[in-house]
Amino acid sequence: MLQVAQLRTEKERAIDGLKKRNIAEPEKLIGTVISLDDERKDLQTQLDAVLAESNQIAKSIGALMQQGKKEEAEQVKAKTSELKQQSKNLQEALQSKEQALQDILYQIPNIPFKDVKEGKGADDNEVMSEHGEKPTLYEGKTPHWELIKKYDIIDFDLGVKISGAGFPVYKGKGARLQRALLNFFLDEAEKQGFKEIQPPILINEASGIGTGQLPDKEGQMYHDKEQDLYLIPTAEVPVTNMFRDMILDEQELPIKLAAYTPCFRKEAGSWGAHVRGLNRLHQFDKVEIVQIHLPDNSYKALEEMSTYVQSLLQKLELPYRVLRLCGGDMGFTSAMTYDMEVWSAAQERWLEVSSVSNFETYQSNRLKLRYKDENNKKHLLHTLNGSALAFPRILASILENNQTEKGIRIPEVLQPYAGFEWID
RNA sequence: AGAGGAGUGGCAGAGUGGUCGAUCGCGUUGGUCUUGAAAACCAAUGUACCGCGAGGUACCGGGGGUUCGAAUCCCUCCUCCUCUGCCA
Repeated sequence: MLQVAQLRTEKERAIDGLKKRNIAEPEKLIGTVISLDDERKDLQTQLDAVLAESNQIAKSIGALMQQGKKEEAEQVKAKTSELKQQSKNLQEALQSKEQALQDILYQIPNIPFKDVKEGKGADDNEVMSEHGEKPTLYEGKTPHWELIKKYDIIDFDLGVKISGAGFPVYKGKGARLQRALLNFFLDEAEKQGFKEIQPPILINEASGIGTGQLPDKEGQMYHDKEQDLYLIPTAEVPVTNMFRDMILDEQELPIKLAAYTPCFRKEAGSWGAHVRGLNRLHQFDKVEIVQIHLPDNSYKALEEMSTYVQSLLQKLELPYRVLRLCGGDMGFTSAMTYDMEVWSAAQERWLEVSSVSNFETYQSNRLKLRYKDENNKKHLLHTLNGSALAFPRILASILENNQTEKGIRIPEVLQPYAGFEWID
């Protein structure tokens, strides 16, 4: 959530930024926010005055009672009913004004960073760099959904039987490979200074609001209505919410955390030809990295996260490219995002395997995550996160890119983790 | 799951209807003293909102209620502790 103060002081930047996201009439939107906030302040001031008067009267009644002047006290009491009604009315007006302000603030996405380009959608993203050689495969190459059947390592039909579409069952070397990825990613993260976290994978409403999944993406999360808990769509939610309502000391920063969790997404309405096999699932595994930084350091940290994720892809010997998302394709809460896409050689298309973002203060404002500077002044921190990495598409591209007549070769770096060199 | 108890400022812990935003202590910060340090002593020390300021308002687990007035009384939810039961 953006801060009203920020919209007041940086109005021009906000308007330009929202234009990059193709928001209609940002001037009007921001104007509405500011006038709602002005009205809110006005109501607050009026209410405070009425309450101040009531408090005065209550005190004077107290004093009269102690002096035993009961009749005078009763007379003063008579005056309070009107004030009471007034304060009730003002309170209600204030509450609905605050609600209206919050509703509109929830609808405004983050302001893109200056380097982010304008654009309508995925086609307008900037390709920052491309790495590695796309492999030339043998004649009989097949997409991963054929390969997993051929070698019997992942079973979608069994998943349908047990749960439904989008819940694969990993078997034998398939399961073992998942475990290899998990350990590889967490070991690498630890070497890079990320502390390992195992968070809950069910979260409450306050956590969903804290990182911005609620109310915007309510329909994307599985929800247990009885307990009012949500299955996490990403470890970002529980891990970042560890810091909700916290004031950190500068010495504690930066905070760098890594967490492996299963992730659950309804993906309502997004099924189609492009989402066969492992390309899109309801349940998948991911290692997520989360950072909390001083505002001045956050963009340097974003670059470092990008470099780190790329190092994983290099070690896995996967050809990849780095995109900077344009305003129209960027997530609601992000100020700048890099997407990493790996080449999937049989599908002959790029698959997104990581998305690293700087949220600046957009999340920390909702989370009330702040730090104290040397003068004891409190300021919002910057939060960042990224996948490092999402398992299924990595697996898909490993299977497709490394297939040969005699089997699928496992990348060298994974061999010690997997305990085998070939799937054959 | 049942019975009982409890949730107050960084910590500890008073406060059961009226100058209580909250006693005292510890901690922290500043000062005095000292060659320096410790000790001692003095002072300051929650958060948010409104206001140029003086100042005002709200907050004693969350929400609601009673009352002229609530940390204090009532309802409800949450969390923790003890005992009993159940269970990976």
